[in-house]
Amino acid sequence: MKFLLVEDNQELANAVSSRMRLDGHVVEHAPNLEDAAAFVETGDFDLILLDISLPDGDGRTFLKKHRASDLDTPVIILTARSQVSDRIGSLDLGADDYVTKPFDHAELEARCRAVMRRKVGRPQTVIDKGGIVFDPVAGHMAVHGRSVTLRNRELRLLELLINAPGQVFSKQKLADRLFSYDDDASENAIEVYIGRLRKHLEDSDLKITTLRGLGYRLDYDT
Amino acid sequence: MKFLLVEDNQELANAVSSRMRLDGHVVEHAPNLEDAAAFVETGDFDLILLDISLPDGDGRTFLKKHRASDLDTPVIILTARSQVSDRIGSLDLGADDYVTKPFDHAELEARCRAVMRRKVGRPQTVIDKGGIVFDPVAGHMAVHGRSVTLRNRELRLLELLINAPGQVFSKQKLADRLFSYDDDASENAIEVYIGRLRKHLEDSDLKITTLRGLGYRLDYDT
DNA sequence: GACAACCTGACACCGACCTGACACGGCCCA
DNA sequence: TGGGCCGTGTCAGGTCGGTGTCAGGTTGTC
Repeated sequence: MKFLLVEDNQELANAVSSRMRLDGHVVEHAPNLEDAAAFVETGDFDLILLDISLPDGDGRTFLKKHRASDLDTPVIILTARSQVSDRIGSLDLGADDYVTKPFDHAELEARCRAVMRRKVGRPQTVIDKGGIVFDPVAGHMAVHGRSVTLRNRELRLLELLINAPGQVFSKQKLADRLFSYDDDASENAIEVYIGRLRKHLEDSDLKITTLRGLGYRLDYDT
Repeated sequence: MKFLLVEDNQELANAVSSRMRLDGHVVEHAPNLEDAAAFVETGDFDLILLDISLPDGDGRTFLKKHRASDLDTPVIILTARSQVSDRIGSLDLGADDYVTKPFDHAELEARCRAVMRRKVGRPQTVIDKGGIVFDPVAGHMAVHGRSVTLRNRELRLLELLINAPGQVFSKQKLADRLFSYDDDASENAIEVYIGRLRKHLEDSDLKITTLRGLGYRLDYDT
């Protein structure tokens, strides 16, 4: 597979591309939009990894142009920002998925595989399982048709859990993914958010199980 | 397996490496970045355990160089508890996992196994043998379809035994793995846990055999 | 038969976890 | 600028379950 990585942070770019190469992929690296455009013209890529904030513009304008020119290469957005608002729009513009930094590589790889698997279809980030419909991009959830608006933190917590149902997440791990560098919250904060999220999921078939001393796990309750 | 341990705290290094050697691994110890670099040049390692704060620099610069030189040896970061930013940054730089100090050895071993498993490209954490399905990642087990939730200690004990069926573990060895240094439990605790685990395995084809004076062994009772 | 090793039901302790209440700060609007 | 609203994280008090110990019984070995 041939990937195009559009990312201005050199360190991160090296890390990602060396990792991808290990999997046998070919990776081209463009540090800005201009180079990215040049690459796209010349090469035929199977997947594009696109940073949003780039030195010479917004990744989304690139995405828009790309889609307008009728190219169907799948695009995964890399965004540093955790706020939902930043994601809105990118999927409408034709991105196939997004990953928020910091991400771990296992996750990125998984997303890449997933996107390429469903290469034919259109974006499919809305999850409809266990009696709930969850749209992480819109920050919206419906439990058996009843609409529920999640707040930012709850949303991201649910997103983490629902993307790996059945897997145990330690509080430590959840905290790392939920909070950014500078603000370190106590582990109690996680407990609180789990509690709040549980309340939202009350009438659904999703259940968050506590494994004492281990962490939390999302289960489908049927 | 051949490990490189980069860690300046001599005590910790000794503890870790002696533990690893018990499992039959070869461990080389580098107390600083310079030695580590020398080791990497000469030897071919299966896994690197890397401390972040070292006398002659930051472990991450080492990691960065390492990745830049296109080496695919898995790296697990050892980091002090408080520094969230350290951990996250290192994942971006291409670390495969991190463990926060103080860690217990059972956890470190589990992480090592997981990382190496992932590396080999065999995401097979689920063990399906002898009438049971055991998923250490989900903290879950099923005996002939009947679901059983294991507690923390039971889980780790089973994980130890099931990864080396037919091998005899002395009570001392099991205690070393299950408990960390500071909390020393009596050997009777092991007997209790063996008993509890046996109860869980009752209907399966797995059996824990007692070898009087020697220890315990997990057998497939086909 | 004596002794040690092991098993097991019962139990008390402690810490992980839950939760309602609250304080703080950012944001919007007047 | 000030006030109200909302999202967020902390805290304290309470609950509860995992955990290790103990005592008494059982099994194996010399």
